[in-house]
Amino acid sequence: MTDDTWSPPRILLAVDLVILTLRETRLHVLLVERGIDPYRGCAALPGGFLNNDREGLLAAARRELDEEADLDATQLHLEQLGAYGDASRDPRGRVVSVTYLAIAPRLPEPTAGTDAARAAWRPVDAIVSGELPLAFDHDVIIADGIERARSKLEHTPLATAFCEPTFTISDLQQVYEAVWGVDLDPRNFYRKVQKVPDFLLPVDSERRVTKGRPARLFTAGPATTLHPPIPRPGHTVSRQGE
Amino acid sequence: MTDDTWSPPRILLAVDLVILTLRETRLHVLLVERGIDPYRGCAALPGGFLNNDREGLLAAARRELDEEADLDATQLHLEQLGAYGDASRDPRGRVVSVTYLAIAPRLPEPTAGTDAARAAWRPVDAIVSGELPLAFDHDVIIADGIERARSKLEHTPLATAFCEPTFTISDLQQVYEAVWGVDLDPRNFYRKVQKVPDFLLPVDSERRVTKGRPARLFTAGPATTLHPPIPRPGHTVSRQGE
DNA sequence: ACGCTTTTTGTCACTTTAACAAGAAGATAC
DNA sequence: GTATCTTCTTGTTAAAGTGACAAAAAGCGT
Repeated sequence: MTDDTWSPPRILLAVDLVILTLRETRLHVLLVERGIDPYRGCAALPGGFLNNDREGLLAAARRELDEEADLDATQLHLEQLGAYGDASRDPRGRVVSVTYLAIAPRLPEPTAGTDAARAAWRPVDAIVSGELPLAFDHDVIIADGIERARSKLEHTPLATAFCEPTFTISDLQQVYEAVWGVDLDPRNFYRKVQKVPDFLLPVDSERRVTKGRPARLFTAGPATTLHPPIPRPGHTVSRQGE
Repeated sequence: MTDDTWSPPRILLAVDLVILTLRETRLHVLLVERGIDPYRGCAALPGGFLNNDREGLLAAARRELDEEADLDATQLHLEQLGAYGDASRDPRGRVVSVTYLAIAPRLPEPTAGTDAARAAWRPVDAIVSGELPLAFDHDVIIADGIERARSKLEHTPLATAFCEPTFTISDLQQVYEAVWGVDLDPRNFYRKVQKVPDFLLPVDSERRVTKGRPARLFTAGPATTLHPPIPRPGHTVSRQGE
């Protein structure tokens, strides 16, 4: 079947990043404007090819995060999303893209004067609705990234990655509301998240003030999974009667 | 930074499969004995390189499933697990492996006389405990695959992929017990899975008989996620009192 | 018919949840 | 300085869900 002289095809390997953040209570993703063909001038995910054949995938993701978004990977949540390798996804030839999902706390506009100058935060609604066309299959990748984030909010402390090192419970609630696109009762949310062991650690004697009563501050605890989980509402629970 | 003549490195791209099934109430994974160096004679995941640069990743996974395991991909659950691309994982050079998780119903030993002859089902315990050494980083990949399956059992109808087209609720319970490594109460399990909308569809007027009372048969329903989920026990829920 | 096994239905104390009321702690207006 | 506004925090309560176990049902073998 496979004769001994056959040698497997060599592939171009790209790393692309879905970087999510919250801005004004809405979920945003970082996009760059492509400077070269194909899809020149089109919006696309930040990313690029491996630097050399010694660079690991995660290392490449961290490098792109720094180069294209001016973000420090050691401060962010960064996890692999998946590999996208349809034969026809890139007109230049066979490119397989390994994608990573990054979560960043509230951030200013990408710094001008850096390589990140071409980058801008875009509300995700505009992308999933198809208003803003994207290069390659990047719309699918973003949709997968959002779904990953939505799902992990239920069972992991991922929401804290959207927050500053210390945060209030209503900060956290805004994350859940923005990512899930729902409204939650602040009073039940307040107790529910605190009841999860090792999810939140209180930062004693610190309070943040805005308008109303000052709120307690918390830090992310050591939990890696939430027990019990924070269930996503509306997601059709059991109907009774009918 | 990147000068115009620079061209990105070309990479060897492999596809590897974690194929799980239940045999005698224990979880097994399909392994092959490597016929070539490196790791000749060592146990490894079935897999191989892309056939040509027109073959999609999923297509390659399906092909390997057929060639190396003699399994029909259209009958199986098959999903991407992840990309493994540490620079040092393959001594031959830079190989990035895109892995897939497949779930198969109870199956006979791999058919002799086919390309799958070198393949054999191995209990996963022997692998996670390190008794049975594996080629490359395949032990890590298997561990990730098992964890994926364990987790998806809670929130998706994945367990039905371990079963025949029609199955009883205690068949289903055996899947949960084997994959999670726990004991479940048959009576509570019986009602819990039936309460989840669209998880199980009863097959009327059919019953399977073994020893005791004949059991109702079911088919997998249209649900893609389970609401409410089937929670994994022991996983440290809230402690009260203390 | 009797006992054996497995499936299916019942029951009940207990916990968790959602919905809403109300109190607490500041800032601001008057 | 007191009233009012806002937001955070604690209480309360009816309803729903959960886990543990009893018991009935439906076959098979003797």
